[in-house]
Amino acid sequence: MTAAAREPDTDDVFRALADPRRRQILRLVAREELAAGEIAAAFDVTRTAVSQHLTVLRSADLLTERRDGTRRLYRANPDRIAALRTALDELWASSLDLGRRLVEAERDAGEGSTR
Amino acid sequence: MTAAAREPDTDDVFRALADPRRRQILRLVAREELAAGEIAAAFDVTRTAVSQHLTVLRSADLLTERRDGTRRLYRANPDRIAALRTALDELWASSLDLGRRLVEAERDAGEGSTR
DNA sequence: GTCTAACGTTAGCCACAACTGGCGGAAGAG
DNA sequence: CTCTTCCGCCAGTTGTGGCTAACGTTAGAC
Repeated sequence: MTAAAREPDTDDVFRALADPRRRQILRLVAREELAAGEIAAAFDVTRTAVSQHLTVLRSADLLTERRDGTRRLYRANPDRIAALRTALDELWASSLDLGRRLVEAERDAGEGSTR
Repeated sequence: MTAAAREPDTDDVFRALADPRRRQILRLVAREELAAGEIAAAFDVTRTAVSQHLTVLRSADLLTERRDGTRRLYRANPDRIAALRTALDELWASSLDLGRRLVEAERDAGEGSTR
């Protein structure tokens, strides 16, 4: 059975961050709001491509959008990064305390794990 | 060929973690070594597919491989996760701790922002 | 009203990533 | 030696993500 733990939130964030361009965009708007056009100007791909990246980032809730006339200002949402760090810890949840894990490794003889 | 001519950079790690299946694999071997076959048994894809996932994870240095006869035992490499957290911090370098960032946001008028 | 600027959206193309199936090599059992 | 198990590698197919180009929409200037 592959019901698999559903984690759309985490998955979206991971996938969004998997692209180098998107990470760069995120860096651009980490500290200041930038308009879509300004962001696009930082790359040599078309404005459309950047717009799609922005959509992906926004879907993952990594960006906040603010409209100012015809312009749309974007800014990174740090809360999401914090959430991602939590997700990383959860990924490692089975052995959160690393020190203990290493000790366990030394004497990995006894294990009562169910799978 | 020089040993380890390939140093897994941030991109590799992000891309490797972008796939839900790979994350699940990582969780499986977080605390105990598992053979490739055992890992494959946990999914309903073919053994080959899992083997390829393992290769990707190993390329990102997220796994360590140990051979025992015909079997190959895999285990997660926690150091890489730690490195990833560092990368996240760098991504967020301009506003590392949330508390301070929020305060900053409150008074972001102090910045050169003209709005 | 018209015109322009700044965006997002859609359709289609192309490259890559994930999958399946078949093959071959290495280690242990007989 | 043969036979089996365990596993990675290769070839081929399918699905998906990122790209461009053309179009639609909104807001402001005239």
